[in-house]
Amino acid sequence: MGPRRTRRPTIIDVAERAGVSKSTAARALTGSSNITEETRDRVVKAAEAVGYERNHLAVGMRSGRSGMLGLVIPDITNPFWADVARGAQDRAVKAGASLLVFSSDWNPEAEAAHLRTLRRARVDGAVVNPVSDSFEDLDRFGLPCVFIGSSAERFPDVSSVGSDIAQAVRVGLDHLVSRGHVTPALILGPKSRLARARFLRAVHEHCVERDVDPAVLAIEDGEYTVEGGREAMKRLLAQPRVGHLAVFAANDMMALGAMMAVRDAGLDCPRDVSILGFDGIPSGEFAWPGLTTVAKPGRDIGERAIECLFDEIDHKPEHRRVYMPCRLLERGSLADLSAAAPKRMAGAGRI
Amino acid sequence: MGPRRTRRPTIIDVAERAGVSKSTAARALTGSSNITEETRDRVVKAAEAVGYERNHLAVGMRSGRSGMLGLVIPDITNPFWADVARGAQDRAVKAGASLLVFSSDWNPEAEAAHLRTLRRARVDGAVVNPVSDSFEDLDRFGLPCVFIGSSAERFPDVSSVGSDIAQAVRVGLDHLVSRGHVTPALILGPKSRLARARFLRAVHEHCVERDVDPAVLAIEDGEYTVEGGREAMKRLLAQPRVGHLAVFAANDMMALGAMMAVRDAGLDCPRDVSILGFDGIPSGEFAWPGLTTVAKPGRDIGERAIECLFDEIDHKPEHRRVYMPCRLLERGSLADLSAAAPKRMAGAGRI
DNA sequence: TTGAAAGCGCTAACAA
DNA sequence: TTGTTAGCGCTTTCAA
Repeated sequence: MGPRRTRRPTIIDVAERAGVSKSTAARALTGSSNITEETRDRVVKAAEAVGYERNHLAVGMRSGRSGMLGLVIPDITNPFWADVARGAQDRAVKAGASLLVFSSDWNPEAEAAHLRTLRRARVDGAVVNPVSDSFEDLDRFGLPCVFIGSSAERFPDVSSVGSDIAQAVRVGLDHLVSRGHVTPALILGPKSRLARARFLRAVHEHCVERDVDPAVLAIEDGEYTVEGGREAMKRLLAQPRVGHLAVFAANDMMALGAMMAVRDAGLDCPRDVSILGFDGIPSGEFAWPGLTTVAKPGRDIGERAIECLFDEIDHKPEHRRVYMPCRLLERGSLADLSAAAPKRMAGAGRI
Repeated sequence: MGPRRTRRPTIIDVAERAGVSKSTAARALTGSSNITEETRDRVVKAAEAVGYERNHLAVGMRSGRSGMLGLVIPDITNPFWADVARGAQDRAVKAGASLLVFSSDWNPEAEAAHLRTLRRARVDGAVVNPVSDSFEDLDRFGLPCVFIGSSAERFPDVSSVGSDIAQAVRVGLDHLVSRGHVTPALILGPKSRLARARFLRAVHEHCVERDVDPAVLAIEDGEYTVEGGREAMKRLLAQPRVGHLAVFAANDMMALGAMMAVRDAGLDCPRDVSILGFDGIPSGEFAWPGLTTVAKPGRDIGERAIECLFDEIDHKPEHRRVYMPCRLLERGSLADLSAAAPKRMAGAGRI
């Protein structure tokens, strides 16, 4: 690029050209009301003529509002978080703000460093998926802040936005039941994770409502990875069972891994095994069969988080805890047993 | 977050506490050499004590360097671009800079708007995947700038970083040949796209080297989407052929679509049809079979682009055109015909 | 080695 | 309605 490194025009250049004072020019350009239509015109024309462009650094310095927002997520490469970032981005742009994006890699130190950078950059606020356990780093942030995700529950006095796990689990289980899978096995994340507990609690509540003893559900744990799901499914398949096996995995990657394990065992999905995922990552679309899943509204979450952040910045802390609904994506990994066994009632589990 | 909205400490607070002047404090904190070890110590301690944090807005204003960089890509939700963004991010963070990320959605107007925003934000420079045809908007940017991608070729005097298409095609074709597929069919993008021409040229060169007449290669066009690939493959399958069909698709999405078409036709990949993709998107890993592909080094490209940008900013325009090598990801969508027909020579195409 | 003072570009309070 | 003035927090001459 041939960067024409000539000095960039300031408001003074505009003022001079329009034959008014600095402040009048500023008023005209910021859309203040105390100004003649005629002078405004003249100033605007002058601004265009010299190619004036407001210096946001200076504005931020004077007004205390930099017009920049921070976003700290685990990894922009992860499709869910990319979705969140996209939503946040669009919402910020819509409001004329810019987004500083950072990936923490689930590393509390990186997170702390990024928050420090954001503070120095004088962002007006930040949306964060907190990985740090300690309130320390996060409290120290000292700026308007909105959290994303389930781990945000550990911080009761920070606004947060996340997916509605309870609703998601209900949608998933309802769908499974409608296909005739009344007592699916579960593939869950490690016991240490908060998300696991929330998922499991929702399952239990749903079971109780349907008069199913949660204890009959087979459960296997694993890391939230393809390999974790594969191993868990292998163990599940090793258990004695009668007929069709249905599995609800707490995460699409695990579900995809489970699918591999089914193939490894010489079985067929969905003929022999039905698999339901949770997340809605695009990869699920291209698996064979396509992975039916409960999709988290990543983009909406990002958008909503930015909206909450604006409220936070404007001292309007109305909604402090937002749970966004998830929706079912039917893509073919579930067998339909409902026709084969019509009106099958709860309790007649097949595992 | 309980934002302790007390005034944030400035360098004056530090100076007072350390019993020195503003400028001495500044010198101590910026690592200037003209200062006693003892005073520096005192200032640093004072800074820590009051919790001082440099105001980058003010620094940027004074020094003309905001420490911020812009990144304008088509869509952060697209795995390749997310990869690029991640690389750029990491490299920027490593240098103590922050990244303002924007998605243009392949929309020239959005792109122009984002560039304007970046200029107002006083970023030190930007990495852009240009979608605008006209040099207008981009030239107008007037800041240090590095382009990413093949379309960057339209702008000869701007530094650019991209993948080495010629090398990628060579790697892909070599691999196909090593598996016994000497004259693969091609699924390419629309004729209007520059990338198509580059891809095709590379194929031709490779063919000539191997003494194969490029005219024998079957070619189908389509949009760079799953549906585009599916339709193209359908047409390919409708053509009369003998034996195994091998296809090199110019894009993973198309390759995935092609895979679907193979399944739709009741055929099996890789038994009846071999498919090679180009991009390396994660979805290819979970397709069945896994999609063998030539992967673009998205992360490296992002990293490298930021490095070039730094050079550009520092007026060190050394490398103006960087092509990063791609590598083959073998994941199972290619049949191995080399054993069945050992030492088969070029020209004995099977299409 | 340190301090005083100017000024980056802008906005906001106060005068006119 | 417009102009004048005083900074926002920092770096950077220029003197001391």
